[in-house]
Amino acid sequence: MGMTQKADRDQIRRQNRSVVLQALRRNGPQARIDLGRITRLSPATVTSITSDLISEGLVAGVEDDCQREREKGARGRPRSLLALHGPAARVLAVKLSVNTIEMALADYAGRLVGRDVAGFDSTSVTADGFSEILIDSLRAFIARTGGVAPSFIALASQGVVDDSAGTVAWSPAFAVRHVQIVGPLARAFGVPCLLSNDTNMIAEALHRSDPQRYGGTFAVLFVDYGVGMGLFINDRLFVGETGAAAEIGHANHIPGGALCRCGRRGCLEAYLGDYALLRHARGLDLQTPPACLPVGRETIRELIAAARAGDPGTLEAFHAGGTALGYAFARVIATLDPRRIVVTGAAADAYPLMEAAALTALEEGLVSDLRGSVEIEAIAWEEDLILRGTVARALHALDTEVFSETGYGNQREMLGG
Amino acid sequence: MGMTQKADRDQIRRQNRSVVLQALRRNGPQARIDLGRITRLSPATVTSITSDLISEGLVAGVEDDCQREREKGARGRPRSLLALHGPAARVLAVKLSVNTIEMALADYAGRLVGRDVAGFDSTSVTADGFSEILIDSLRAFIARTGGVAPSFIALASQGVVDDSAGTVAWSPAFAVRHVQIVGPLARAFGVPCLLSNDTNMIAEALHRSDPQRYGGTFAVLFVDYGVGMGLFINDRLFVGETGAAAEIGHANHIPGGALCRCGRRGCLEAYLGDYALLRHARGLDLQTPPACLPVGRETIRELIAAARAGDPGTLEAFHAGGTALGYAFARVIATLDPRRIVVTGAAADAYPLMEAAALTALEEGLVSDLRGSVEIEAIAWEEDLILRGTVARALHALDTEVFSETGYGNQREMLGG
DNA sequence: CAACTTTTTTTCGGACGTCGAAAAAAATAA
DNA sequence: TTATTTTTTTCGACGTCCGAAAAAAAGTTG
Repeated sequence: MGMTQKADRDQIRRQNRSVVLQALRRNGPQARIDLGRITRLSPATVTSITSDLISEGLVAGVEDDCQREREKGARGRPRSLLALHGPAARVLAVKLSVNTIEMALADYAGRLVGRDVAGFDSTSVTADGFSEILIDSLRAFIARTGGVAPSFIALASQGVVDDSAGTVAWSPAFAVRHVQIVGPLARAFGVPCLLSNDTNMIAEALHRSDPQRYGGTFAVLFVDYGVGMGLFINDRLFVGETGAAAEIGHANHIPGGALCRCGRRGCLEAYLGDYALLRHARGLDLQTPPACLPVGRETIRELIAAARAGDPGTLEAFHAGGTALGYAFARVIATLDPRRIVVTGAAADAYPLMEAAALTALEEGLVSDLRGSVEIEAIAWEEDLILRGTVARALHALDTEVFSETGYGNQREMLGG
Repeated sequence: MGMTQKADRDQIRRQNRSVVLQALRRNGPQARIDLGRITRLSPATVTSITSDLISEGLVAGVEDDCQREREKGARGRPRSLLALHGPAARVLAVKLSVNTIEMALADYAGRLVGRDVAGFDSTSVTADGFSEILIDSLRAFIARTGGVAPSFIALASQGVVDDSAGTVAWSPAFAVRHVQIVGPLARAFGVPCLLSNDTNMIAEALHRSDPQRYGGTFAVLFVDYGVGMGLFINDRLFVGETGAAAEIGHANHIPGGALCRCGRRGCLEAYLGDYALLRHARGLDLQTPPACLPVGRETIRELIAAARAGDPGTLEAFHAGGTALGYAFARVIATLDPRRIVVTGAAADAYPLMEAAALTALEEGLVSDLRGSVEIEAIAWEEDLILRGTVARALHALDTEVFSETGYGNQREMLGG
């Protein structure tokens, strides 16, 4: 607690195994000599570690491209490429949202083995009962994709997640609170199980896709039907003490301001959520209850179209949303001094409509000396980003926590190596 | 970048040396057997490491209390206590504020060797010129306290610090910006040099005083003439990408709100700073320029006295300040989900006057599900906390970064062992 | 086509750090 | 003086990394 832990011999090997696995995951198939350059381990050590990993079935040689890649006239012994061995393990990634369980299965090499969607009734499930529905859906999905048991399960859910309890504390996906997830799943499948906020998984996906650009300390603002935030701090996903960090949607923007879905006044979401934009666009009072507004999947797209067509009320709504967004930038920067802020989500396509107001608000909300050299960037929203991030996180957990453990040899057959 | 680093043998020894040094620093003089229990290292390893440290002059045996401590009737070979050896090194801690350079010198065992205050003219120093004044003051101070050169210098400054540049970007302590500190000092004294925000050093002091209580992720809100924040994330001081994290004083509280010293409207400080409280207590308009208000060292104390005497305007000012504080709590909790928030500073004595408003605001500003199990605590302000934290940080840096390096034997004489 | 060059991979021996077990040391108790 | 207890040190074993040398696997050259 607080003090650095002691180190011992085993730890060295664990860490270096993990470093080699991560190097292969990040850079694709590599020759041993290049693994040495990437990891700064000596060639001798690379040979030692990779021969362990090969005999454990986690890594395998690639015969395929060996000669094709070779430049003409290259002399010397040709490099033999090593790659993560797909069949070594499978990971199951799950995304929970309203009425929907989205599932993806990937092998250890990161190839997608299958994906599917199951439905459930968000309004009727109970806190204890949902896990059975979930387990059944996952079992059926696994059976359909070959019946190979996963080695790791990672889940992403809308709403507020309680890390230590392994529950969804509060979410639009469930009418009830404290929905049990991790415990029942880990028992049912007998494998490690990780539950996260969905927006965090966007940050994870970005980080894995380009660790240089999306690294250090950066924030993702997810502007969609609601507003979420994903946070990387010092190159690691940050979830806070209970897993509820980065819940900026219901952080206050203006004390006593617009009425929010959560019943409070002035939340950021009450200016940026789908219902908030619609409410403003229609010229309704800011205290109009969100439940009175007809929002759906199409809402945001329709609003963007209306604004592009020049509808003044809708433009004004995006302007107000942009102002709220800009103050959110200012507060995040003042608190965390990040390297980058990424805006995405269904409403990210509308960022050009909000940008001017957002930058003005940022200037009004933060002394310029504090703005550091932060870059603000809107990226087009892809629905798959969340599930991709969840897969990436599961694979990373295998690399660093499961397969870093030395002596995985016996389990090879079980996993289908 | 992003990927975990490789580990090797040297690193093990470095880490374990550092773990032993930290165990001695945190728990005071210890026998080898107890060091083994604390660090989870084997007795054999403890002997090996401590004998190195002793021969390098970093640790020394304590003959003194050996027998006094012994319980009557205790059998067996008596434990021989080891302690950090004071003369092994000295650290210099410096606090920069308006017109004032506060200095403290401590030995490696953490004992205060001397302290002093020097003055300078905040309004007239230049960005490049201040370092000379600083170096002269420090040289004179070192000469007065025995002339032993320090092994490490840590500085804390009011305002915004730029970590990578080693400058004070912007501060009430200087009329100019980007005041050079680290570079000139490191060159002049030839030792490592660390510059921090002063509020961060409060967090550091609390963490070192009780790592259990002030650990994990926690925030310190420093309410004084202005408002600052210090942040610990995952047991480590967090300063952001450029060192400007946790600058909550000029984060926006209410868009377009009260006029702040920085020229913007609605900053948290414009409701909680000394001038803000005074402005409100006197019933002045919120747009009254802060420069028009006669604030000084006594202001806060006088306001507290007036409020305790029942002055309605002053009570109302603290109420408004409390509301701003409560919204600040809400925003920090929503962003970081900390274990604890500590309120301190000259205005901390007034926390009872603000608490009711703060808790109401917290409730209005944050869904209860997000409140987690955060504890909010006001602690009485001690002026020395900042300098104590700066000393602690310097010593910790020696333990983990300088003396963890194996083979310090040759330098012993230089350092005065 | 055999000898040489180049590059990658493996093997070997040395160094070093941790650990468990045994020995040594330093006290009290009998 | 001898036994007991507790702490500290010593010793040998084991594991890991590394540098150097050897082996392997190609292309190049005469």
